Amino acid sequence: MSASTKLSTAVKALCYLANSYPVPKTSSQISSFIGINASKLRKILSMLVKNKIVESTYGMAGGFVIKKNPQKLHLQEIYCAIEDRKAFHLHIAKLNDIKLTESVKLNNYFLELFSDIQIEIENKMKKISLQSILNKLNSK
Amino acid sequence: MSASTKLSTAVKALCYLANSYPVPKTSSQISSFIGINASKLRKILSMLVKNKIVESTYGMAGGFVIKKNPQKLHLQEIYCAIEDRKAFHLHIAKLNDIKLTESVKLNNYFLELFSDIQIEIENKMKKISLQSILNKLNSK
DNA sequence: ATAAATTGTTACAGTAAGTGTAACCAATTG
DNA sequence: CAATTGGTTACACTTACTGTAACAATTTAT
Repeated sequence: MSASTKLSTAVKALCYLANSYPVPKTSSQISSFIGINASKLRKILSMLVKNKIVESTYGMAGGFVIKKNPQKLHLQEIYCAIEDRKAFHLHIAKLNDIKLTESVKLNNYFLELFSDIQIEIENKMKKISLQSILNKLNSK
Repeated sequence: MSASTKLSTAVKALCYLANSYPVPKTSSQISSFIGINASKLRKILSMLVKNKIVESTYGMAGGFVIKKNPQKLHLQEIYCAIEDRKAFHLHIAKLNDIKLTESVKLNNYFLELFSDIQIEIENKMKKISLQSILNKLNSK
């Protein structure tokens, strides 16, 4: 599952949870709404739980409840919660031969460039709150 | 091969060709410098040929020569030449059920967002010329 | 207590995608 | 015609992804 797919899935789940707040929803309910396997969704939700964005309760009448205020919750926080690897995985070719110093310099150049791009992407995501997404959904 | 790996490989090849201009270099020479398979490199170079960034000549004493002035050649142009798919492949989950209108709206939302991000990345790449990269390599 | 419901995690078979290499075709030159 | 080189295709190998199920952990209802 790509980083962007995971992010959109997480946001869909959070929107669903925000609209049904404070009633807990099970992974089955959320997954059938989104159209994704319940087990897979639980993996994503468990990471949101670890980062205290949602809360989970076991047993009957259990499920997931959104914990963080949608106005204070931003895309970048959601993204970081579900993704260990950095941003959108920009890779450069690994070197076969260390002696190729010019190639090494170019590798470093691209590492810096892609790092800059990742920072810009994250900055963009920091400016988008879950609440603003909810508003757009309801307005249209 | 990821988009970013392809881009860095193409730039490495172009730097090599720029430094040896106007002497043609074979795919073997370039690939051994970069540390990549010659056949794979030819695939990338052939796309640069189609986009008239480099020129190729067959037969003995043939090879590749950079055609476009490094000062007028930008990363975005190189990127578009070697990649059909748009930018850095930001995907969102496909929907299983068309009835889920809220999910549809969210999908559209992310399509727009990722499209914005892609445009920003391309704008950033437009500002970087091959010549500026060559200068950085020689200065350090 | 026992059973049922639910989250959290692991396992696994099946599939898809990526990799590296070789082989072949096309074009040019001597 | 033979040698060289770019351009393309094919293929086996590996790796990664996918979807599903299964199981353990935890809570609640009866």
